[in-house]
Amino acid sequence: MNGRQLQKLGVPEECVREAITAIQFAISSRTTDSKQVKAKIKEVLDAPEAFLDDDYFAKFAQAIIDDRNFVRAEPVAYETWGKSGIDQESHFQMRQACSVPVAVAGALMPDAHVGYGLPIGGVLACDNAVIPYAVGVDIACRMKLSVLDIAADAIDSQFNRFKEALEGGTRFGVGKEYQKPQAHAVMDADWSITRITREKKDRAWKQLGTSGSGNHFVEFGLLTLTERDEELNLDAGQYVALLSHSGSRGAGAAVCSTYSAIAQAALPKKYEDLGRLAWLDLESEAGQEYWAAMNLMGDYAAANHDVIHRQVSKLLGSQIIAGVENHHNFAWKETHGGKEVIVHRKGATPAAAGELGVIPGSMADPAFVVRGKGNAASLGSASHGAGRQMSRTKARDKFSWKAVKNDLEKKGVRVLSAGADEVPGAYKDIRQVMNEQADLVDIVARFDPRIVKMCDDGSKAED
DNA sequence: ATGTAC
Repeated sequence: MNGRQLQKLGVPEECVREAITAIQFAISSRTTDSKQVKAKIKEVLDAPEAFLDDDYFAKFAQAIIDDRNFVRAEPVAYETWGKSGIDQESHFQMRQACSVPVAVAGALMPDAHVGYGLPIGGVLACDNAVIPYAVGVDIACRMKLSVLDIAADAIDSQFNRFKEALEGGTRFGVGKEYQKPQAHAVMDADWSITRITREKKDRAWKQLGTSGSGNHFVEFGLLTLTERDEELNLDAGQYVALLSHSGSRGAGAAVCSTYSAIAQAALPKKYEDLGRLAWLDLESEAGQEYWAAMNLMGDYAAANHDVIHRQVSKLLGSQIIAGVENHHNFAWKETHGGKEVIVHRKGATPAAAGELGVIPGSMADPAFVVRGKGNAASLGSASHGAGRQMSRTKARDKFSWKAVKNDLEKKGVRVLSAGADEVPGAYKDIRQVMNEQADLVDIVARFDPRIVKMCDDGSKAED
């Protein structure tokens, strides 16, 4: 039988080669003659599971099972928050992601915008599989807020003290590292779990305590609670707080690209267009390696913030009295709808019932400490920020520091350094975004930025 | 978001 005849019998194109190999093998072993071949193929197509232990047709049967698992006529339905602010391209990406054969549920947060593979602000649950690009390049990118034992008025009256703490307590820039690595227990963890984490360990060590670039920042601001929060152990009032946004730096990016390349190479031909949505079966060796490396990057990113907060608060001469932190680029094993699934949150804040998190706005707009409501349709998630209103390039064209200076001054925000593509006007209105996700999180406290440091893009924030 | 360069 040739390939065309096999396909006429119902053998998918992707499985024709396995069918021919099986037939040749069976005939050469004289267990099947050419007359029986057609019937045999039909039997396997009817119930491939029954042939998984067959001496000759097992591989063909497995190929049929795998192929059927890949077929999905319609993308999984997903709910969208803040519909009006989300562009069509993000929806296209989300539909693509929800068409991946391992996808079981999804949701789109109100700050969603286009990203690699899954949109940023995308939540995707998969069955026993993980998609490196649905976690994101900056694995375990996260927020950390520390409340300090300093009187609120000091932030204005002792500006230089705060400025020096921010400037001395971390470093910005692509590839930025310390010559003398900072100490942290995370470097005692086993980095030899995968080749890439082993190779990147020294670099990661030198990058401990750094902030990277893009939308990453460290800032001082005023945290306002309108009522006491028992969990935070803070009374109503105003506090000085340190807020940072950073991730797993070069090491995390290397883990993402390494394992997405492995996943893409393993994609069946008919799914090659999925590209950066390539998944890894969690039972596979590569899947287990990615999972272990991703979790190490989670610990590393948390340690990175630890070091930043340790250094900044030490330079400031202050103690940390309370805090909130969370990843927003990560995947978790969770139970939804009674089934264990892998939930990817890429630029989305975990918001299970009662779970605390931090959602930043922009350099001149408030961040919010939130408590999740465990909304099932969002898979227990919320936005990770206000979301961009325009691309970085467009923002650089449209805004200059001169143009935003008044706005920043009026709001009492002092920017030590930043890129013009990060000005407030490049972002959506965080208050509107919070309104759009009022069914996802409760607001616990408001953080108003006062002194901000981001990666300098060469254009002067002071001018 | 990162950092390298078939």
